[in-house]
Amino acid sequence: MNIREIAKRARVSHSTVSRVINQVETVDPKLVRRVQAVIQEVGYRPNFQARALARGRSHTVGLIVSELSGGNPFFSEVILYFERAAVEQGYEVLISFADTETRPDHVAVCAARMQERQVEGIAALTFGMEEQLANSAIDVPMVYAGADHDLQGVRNVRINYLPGFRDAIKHLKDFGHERIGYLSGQMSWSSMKTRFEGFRKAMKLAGAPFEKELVAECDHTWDGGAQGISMLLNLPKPPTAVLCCNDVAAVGALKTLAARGLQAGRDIALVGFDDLTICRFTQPALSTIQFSPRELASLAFRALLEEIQEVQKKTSLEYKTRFILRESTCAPRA
Amino acid sequence: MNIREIAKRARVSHSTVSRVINQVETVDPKLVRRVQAVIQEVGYRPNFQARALARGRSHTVGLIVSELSGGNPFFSEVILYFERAAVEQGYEVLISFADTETRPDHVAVCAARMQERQVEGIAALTFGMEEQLANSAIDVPMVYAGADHDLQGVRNVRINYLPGFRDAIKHLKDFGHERIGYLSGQMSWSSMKTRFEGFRKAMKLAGAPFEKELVAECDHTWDGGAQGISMLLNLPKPPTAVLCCNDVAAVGALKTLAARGLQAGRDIALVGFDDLTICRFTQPALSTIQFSPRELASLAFRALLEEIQEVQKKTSLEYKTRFILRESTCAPRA
DNA sequence: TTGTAGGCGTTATCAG
DNA sequence: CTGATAACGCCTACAA
Repeated sequence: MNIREIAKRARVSHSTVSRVINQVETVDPKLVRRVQAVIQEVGYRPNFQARALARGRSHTVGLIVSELSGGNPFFSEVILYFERAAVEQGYEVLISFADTETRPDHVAVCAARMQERQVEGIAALTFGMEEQLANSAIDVPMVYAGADHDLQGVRNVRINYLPGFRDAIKHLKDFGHERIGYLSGQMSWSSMKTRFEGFRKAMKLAGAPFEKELVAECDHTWDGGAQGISMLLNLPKPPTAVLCCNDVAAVGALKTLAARGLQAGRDIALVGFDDLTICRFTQPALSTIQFSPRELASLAFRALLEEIQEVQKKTSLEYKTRFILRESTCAPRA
Repeated sequence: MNIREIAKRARVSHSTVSRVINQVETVDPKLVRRVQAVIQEVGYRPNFQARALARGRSHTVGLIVSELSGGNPFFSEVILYFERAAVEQGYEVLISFADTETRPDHVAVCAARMQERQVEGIAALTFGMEEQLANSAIDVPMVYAGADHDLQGVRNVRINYLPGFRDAIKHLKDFGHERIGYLSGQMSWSSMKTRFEGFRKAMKLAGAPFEKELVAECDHTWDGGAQGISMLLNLPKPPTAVLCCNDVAAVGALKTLAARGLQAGRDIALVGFDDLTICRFTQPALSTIQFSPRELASLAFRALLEEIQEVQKKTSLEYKTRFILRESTCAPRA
């Protein structure tokens, strides 16, 4: 069923049908009704692809996120809110999961696939794993989040790690902690490196001494966190407080602590990162540094839209983390 | 940059370029090289929309999942594995989150949008919230999962709840439990109704008496689980074991238990549903009934592909749940 | 206000 | 084996 068939049945030309569909005002109301009746009757829906082709606009944007096989809930929320924002503005979303772990060039492959689909813009929310994209010839607007250096021609949602880390560390220092450890993800992930740098910077600003042995580099996964905290606990002088690179790792750490008969918020202070919903439901509830997927997704989409529409006055793109106090911190223990 | 431009630069006709792109064997190797050189040089990529239009095939499928604002990790995994399966077969995926909670017709809206995009098929993995689709005029192959009654013309990944519930209940009865409760999601969600029915059936088969008061109907969310278990605990004679409609609710329940100084696996037996990664990291680790998003997604995509390709011999579509024993169960306590 | 003709970028059918 | 030519379904001047 196409526009010409409708035209035939409504005894008008197909351009008139086109006008009715596109709500052009100058059509005789009588014809409008006649055409709409036919459209209703046959349940006609315009072919989006043909329309996109003719108009030269696909009304589709691409979203690339990191594939995390373990199922990190963070990205599911990013996707949800990005999609919602897009649909609100009449855009459809093409999603790709970039396997950044085992195939560093996969991001570029995904982006290329999207370009073939004529997306009008791409948001690569892979937090630093988008370097590959810099070289690949993408000629649509792009938005990154948390890229470590500003790249030419792409907008970057800057992530200000400082407020969150600063307040978390202040909170711990107020408790009297001197040995503050950090459970990092692999530094090869640039998001992990950036978070770690945020931590170091905040430590320095707080006048807290940085001790290299108190940093454990593991996977930013449930299991990684479980292993990482072990490394820290096995130190001759283990830290009395630990900040984690994300909540998932922190939850893993909680597990190990429990297995050792320790409890966060009593025997050791533990702070996560992300503020996933689950933080409220761990035992004890996990204090964390908020990094809202929802805000991030909205921010990224808005920026992308501005690029696409070539809006001049662009909104400032900074996401500020903040510390969320719950129950997993405490004073250092003798 | 289009096929004609390439043709001009390679001094061939655009049909030849098309043949090269589509790897038609009968093209003079000399021309192939010439054309490919130009393609390389200008970084040309074919326009997918135009191609879809000309071929009459979009190579795109739709995936509709339930929007769960809290960020249920289950769906993120469904999306991930569905997308992966699709890309492997050369399909792109259009994703919609259906707001089944507040807008019952939203599923149909999503499906309609997808149809305009010429998807070749739609998988609606909303577990029973797809009734609205039955009426709406979708004329592409559809696949459901866990629809409660088989609908005409759509394939349904049947979910066999019995093995999981059966073994869980057997396990509990072996421990000596007589009062087995159930923490349900809202029965208006047909998936929740179906799970509940699976539970009842398994109870009956196990010869366990069904007591209505031991069933709490709440939200299948973290908070819902936290509240629901309270209702059960407040009963004059509370259950000694509780099965939950999903892991997220079970984790919520764990929180309430902890707040009351109770511990699953010691004071009460608790069993979840889904087998999210987090089950291994709760304290205690959550015994659960496995309902793998990965398998489900693959199964659904395979079925969709069979419909699209009109394959005759169709694979059987049944997903069998199974009980996973961890640490959250125990003998009933006096 | 309406209809005709041409084009969007590709594939597909035919002669040559 | 190659190259015109006509689709695919829609939009949009331009002409009537």
